[in-house]
Formats: sequence, C-alpha cells, structure tokens
Amino acid sequence: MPVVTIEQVASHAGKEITLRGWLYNQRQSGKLLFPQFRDGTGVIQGVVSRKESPQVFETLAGLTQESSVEVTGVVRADERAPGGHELQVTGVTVIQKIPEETPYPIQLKEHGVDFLLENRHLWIRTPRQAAILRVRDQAIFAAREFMHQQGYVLTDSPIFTPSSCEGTTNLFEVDYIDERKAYLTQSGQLYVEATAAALGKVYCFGPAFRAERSKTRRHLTEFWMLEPEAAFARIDDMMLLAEGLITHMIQSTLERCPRELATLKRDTAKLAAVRPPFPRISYDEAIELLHRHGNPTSWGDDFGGDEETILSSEYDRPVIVHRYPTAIKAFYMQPDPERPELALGFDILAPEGYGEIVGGGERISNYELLMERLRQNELPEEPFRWYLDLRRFGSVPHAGFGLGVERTIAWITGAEHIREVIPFPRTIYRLYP
RNA sequence: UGGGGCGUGGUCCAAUCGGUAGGACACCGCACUGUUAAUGCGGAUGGUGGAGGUUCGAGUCCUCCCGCCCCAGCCA
Repeated sequence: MPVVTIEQVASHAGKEITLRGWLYNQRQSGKLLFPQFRDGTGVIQGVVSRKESPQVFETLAGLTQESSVEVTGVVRADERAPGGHELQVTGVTVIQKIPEETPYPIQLKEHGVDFLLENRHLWIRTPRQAAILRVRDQAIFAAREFMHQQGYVLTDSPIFTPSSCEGTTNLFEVDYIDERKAYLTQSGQLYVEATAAALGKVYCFGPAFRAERSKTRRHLTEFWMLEPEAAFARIDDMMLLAEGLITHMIQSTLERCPRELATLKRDTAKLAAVRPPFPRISYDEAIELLHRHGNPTSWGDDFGGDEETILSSEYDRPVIVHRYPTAIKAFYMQPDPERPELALGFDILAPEGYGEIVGGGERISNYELLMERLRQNELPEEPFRWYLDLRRFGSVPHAGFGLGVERTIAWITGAEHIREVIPFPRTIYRLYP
C-alpha cells in the first residue's frame, strides 16, 4: 500500500492508498461519517459507511479531534468534498487517541489572541497558520535563490557580539564565559562589510535581536534579516538589488504557493502588480508630497507610521525613499558629496500599510570620517577597532541593505500581525512557548 | 518609555442602577445516507486574575498588585 501525502492524492484517484496524520474534524450524518484528515500538506475528507465498514466506522466515530491515525482508503474525485477529492476509508489504525477528558484545546471556532499565542505550539496546526509558514519557507527560499543567482555569497554574521552595531537601540546582554558580557546582535551588517572586502558580494541571513520596548504589530524582539553587502557598490546598485530581491520573493511565492495564498484569502492581484521599477523619491520630494497631503512634517524630521502610510498609499508597489538627512540616519552612512547634509541611504516602504521593509545605503569608507562619526555618536572605539581596520587596509566604496523578513512575509500573506508569520514569536511580554 | 483598553466555566461572550452569575461552543449520549465551523434533542463538568477596602449586599464602585492587548516612540 503506497503511503502518500494529501497534496499528492489527486494523482492517485481510483487507487487505494495510506495516509498518516491527524483527525482534523469529523461530522456524522446518520450511517455516514465524514472524518477530515490533515497531514501537514493539506486536509482531505474521508467518508465511511456504517453498513459497509462497521469496524472502521466505530473506531473513527469514537476518535477525538487531533488524535493521530494511519488511514487506508480509496481516493475518489467528488465535487461534494472540499478539495475535490475524498477518501473512501477502508482501514484505520489509531496511533494515539486524545482522551475525552482532556480534549484538544484549539477549536475550529474563534479564539482570542492571548489564548492562541499561549498555545502557539498547537495553533500552527490550523490551516491558516500552516499556510503562512509555508509561504514563509517559499519566500525565504526565493530570497536565497535570488541572492545566489546574483553571485552573492552567504557569509553569516555572529549572534554574540562584543558591542552595539548602531549604538542607538537597546541590546540584550548575556553572560559570556568568565564574567564577560556579550550582546545579541541587532544586525549582521558590520560583519558583512568585512566579508564583502574578502569575497566581493556577500550577504548574511539570520536572527536579529532588539531589546526595545516596541509593542506594535510590526515589531518582535527576535526577528530575521537578510543583509547583502557589496564592495564597490553604490546606492543605486543596492536599490536595484533590493527591487529585484523583493520582486523575486513576491513572484515566486505567487507562482509556487497559490493554494496557500488562497487559504489566506490574499488579494493576489495586488501582489502581481509588484514589478520593477519601483518608484524612487528623494527625502526632499517625500516632504513636499507630505505637505501636499496636509502632513506637517518639517525637513529634518524622521517619518513615523502616519507619514509612511501617506507615502506608500501613493503607489501600487513598494516605494523607495532615498537621501535622508544625515542627522537621522546611522553613524556609518556615507554623506552625499553634492549635499553633505544628506546621507546616501534609502528605505523601502511596503504597500498596504506594512511599513518599512528595507533600510540601507552606502557606508563611510574614509577612516577619518568614520572616526569622527563614532566620536559624535559617543561610541567606544575599542570594539570597533576591527571595523575601522576595514578603512585602513584597502578601503573601497561599498553599500548594502537589510531586509526585514517578517515584515516582508506579513505583507505577502496579508497577516494582520507580524507575530503570525514566525513559528514562535518573541515579543516584549511573551517568551512562551 | 508615554497614552488608552481588557481580564467572567476548557474556549468565545452576556449579566440594566450595586441585588439569585447565564448562554453558546467544546466534551458525552441519542437521531439523521452527502456533511462543509453540519443540524436537532438530551446530559455531565465547571468561572468573576490576586490582595485589601466601601456596603445589608460587589463581576459591577475605590486602592494596590499581576497578566495581556492596542496606539505612539524606536526601528526591520
């Protein structure tokens, strides 16, 4: 008896097969039983007649939701079944029955956020959550595929770091060996600047940690970033790369996850519109645009949620905002030679209110200027010695960016909250499960 | 870190002015040969986040604590 997955059943129509999985739900109608099985690849409805298979009927009828089973049956195309195919069950082996006294806690009805997050380890079994995690897998796969195609080498950055990367946000401090302190990285960028000088075009992909007390739907304390860095690259090269990366993530998800996006009821027309070129506007132009919309932000201010919403709602695809005032950007940003008060940096704002998904730009390659910026930002010199070395030994212009994986996936899936798009979200007040 | 809000059976909610804490779902049983979060009837279980206060009487009012959510800030 071939063991197949539910996503493969269509190609076994008319044949007897075996499925391994869980009892997702069950309905009874007189002498007919409609168990629904899931195995991680999908859900299929079974049908059992009491008259024809009394033993199988009794076994399944006594089973509780999410009990684990191995079922055998004949695959039949049937329009009445969700998914178009159903399983005429001929045999069932119970692997574990959940006792009636302690039923499975997640119902197919509505639940509150707190309860679901407290039961995240079980919540991920529901079709919507499983679909999100599959889209996450596809989007990440596509991102790495694209980077590889573009000739970028994966050189991951360390998680333990001796100090802050940007010095602005709060870091998680951990005990290291022998009473030393280490910090969880908030960005791998500084390290890919080093590997870029070694390998040319590189990127890192990994978690980043921020001890900020951010409590919005766009923030996690632990999240994933993809950070490319390339020697000799300029700001325009990076805008082009980011545009290509985002487009590839979107288009290949559309192509390879149509079922998941349908489960999520995502409006795919909005995603299909995401093609290069993305609109590019300067910070100056963005300020003008805001003023035309009656927003009072004055030149020199950074943009908040309201401003991002106004800017991104002008376009049907992500918008790139470039050349922000140096004062509101990180210490390592290269000033624009034509207007030193501006930094050669850019952000990409996702449509539909998903906010900033990319931030990047050119880095300072001059030793003296970088030293000056470290002092201005009151950062210690010692932990950055190696970083300064990069400006002493064959310094070249270079640029890169960071892409927030969860924000991007929240946008692709249409998730209300970023915490739904990572298997086990970590937020300021939640460390369980 | 500021501002706002919410904690009631396992879950989702209701409870008028301070006056007997209730329903639905889940679970169990019965009925139903095409159900789609099935439906109908019946059953058992079980709760006001915690401490104190006001009151004849507190889910409801007051104080403190705990937990969580939303918005802003910071950022990806």
